[in-house]
Amino acid sequence: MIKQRILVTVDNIIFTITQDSLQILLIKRSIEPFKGERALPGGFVMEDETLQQAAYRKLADETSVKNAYLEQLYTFSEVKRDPRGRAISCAYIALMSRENVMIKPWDDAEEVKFFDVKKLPKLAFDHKKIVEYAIQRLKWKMEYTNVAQYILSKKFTLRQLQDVYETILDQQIDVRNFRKKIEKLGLVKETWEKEIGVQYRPAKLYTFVDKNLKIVEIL
Amino acid sequence: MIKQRILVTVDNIIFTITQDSLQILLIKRSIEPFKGERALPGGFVMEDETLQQAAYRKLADETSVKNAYLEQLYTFSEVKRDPRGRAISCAYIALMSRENVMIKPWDDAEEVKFFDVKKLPKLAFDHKKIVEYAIQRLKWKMEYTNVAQYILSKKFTLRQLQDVYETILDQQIDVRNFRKKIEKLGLVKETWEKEIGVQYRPAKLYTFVDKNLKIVEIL
DNA sequence: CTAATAGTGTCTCTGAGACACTATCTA
DNA sequence: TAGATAGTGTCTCAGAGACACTATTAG
Repeated sequence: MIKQRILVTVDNIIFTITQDSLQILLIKRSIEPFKGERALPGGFVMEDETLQQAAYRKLADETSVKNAYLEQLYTFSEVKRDPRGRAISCAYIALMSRENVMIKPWDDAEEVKFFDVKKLPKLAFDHKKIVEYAIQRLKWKMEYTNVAQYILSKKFTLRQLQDVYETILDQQIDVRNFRKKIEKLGLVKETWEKEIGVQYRPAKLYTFVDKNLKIVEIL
Repeated sequence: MIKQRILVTVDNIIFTITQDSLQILLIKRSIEPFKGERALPGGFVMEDETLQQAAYRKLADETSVKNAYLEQLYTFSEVKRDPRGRAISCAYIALMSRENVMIKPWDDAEEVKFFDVKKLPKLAFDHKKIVEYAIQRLKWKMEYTNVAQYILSKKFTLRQLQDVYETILDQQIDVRNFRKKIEKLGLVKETWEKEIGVQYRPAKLYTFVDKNLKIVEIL
């Protein structure tokens, strides 16, 4: 009765952060269409898994991280977005700390690597649009929730936390005011440890109090 | 090569507002499964239309409104959510002013009507969960954007605007502070008209300045 | 006039922003 | 000690919240 034939895929926008740049993971396509071009890692959804499970499965295919933060972004459905036929893509944002990531080789890609979001190559399909939307959502989440924890290591200095905000929001923040705000929100607590191996006054290490996503106005 | 068989549907959560209650449109299912139960209006996506277009088409099927505000909410994909087989549903939120709505009879439903969100009947499929999520999103949008305009008539009094906020957010707001905030945001402008037909001091009528969705902190 | 709602004045207190300052570490 | 970054004190000003007040209409 229903003759509908629409393929369902997931695509992951995997964010991580380095010194001073926000990065996403891209693969190089080894097959047509868009062979040789960069694209978001993703693939078809299986009939016995949810979209979220498919996104997790794909994430595990490409990286060593299994328990990353994952959030549905948007479902893209332009009729001509895939030249092979009608396909919609549910995009997922993943956040992980760089130290926890180990990139795996992947059967469908010649190369998998992180790119600075400010220096992205040309992307296959409608992935440019997807990435732009993901960055916008990420910025938003940074301002209004405690997602930052998922992109930082367990223990971190307040300076590192501020760097994450400054890098993702792409703006400078006053040190004093940032600390006042973070302290007042009660999102983090001090540990008794300090930074080691630095050639100046070592900073205290902090951890997040609440592991769950919380809505709070940070900036 | 790809043997995937997943059906793609859309469901609309159509919000409107009356005196003092937030309401959504529900149909009564005339066919199995869940025959006789209430459900969100929706249906299968066609191969030559986007999800948004499918949602608009369905909206036009059920109501007389053609240019309502429509926003993708989330794609629900639990494996067992539809007893007929694997189907995912992309849910859309629609907002409309009550005066513009005329409900049409619908071939797949014995009855179509608005229900107070605080007095919802049992819902088919996973629609209860979808509605809850939609209400949460709507509250959020009310606080941080100018969406209120899409659920009000073109011209309105500040009291009516405040009523919309109080009803949706389900909380009282101080009259003075609400007006100060709205004025400062510059979202609305006075017209030279006033309310008519009331038995007390008539209020000035206002309109929204910007027809597009804007992110601003209102409360 | 009264009843009813529209609409305003203003005080307090919190917190954002700016910016100069002090503290503590390594070498 | 110098050099570097961690971390703090404090002033100003905008705005959220509380609440009492005045204005304007119908009848």
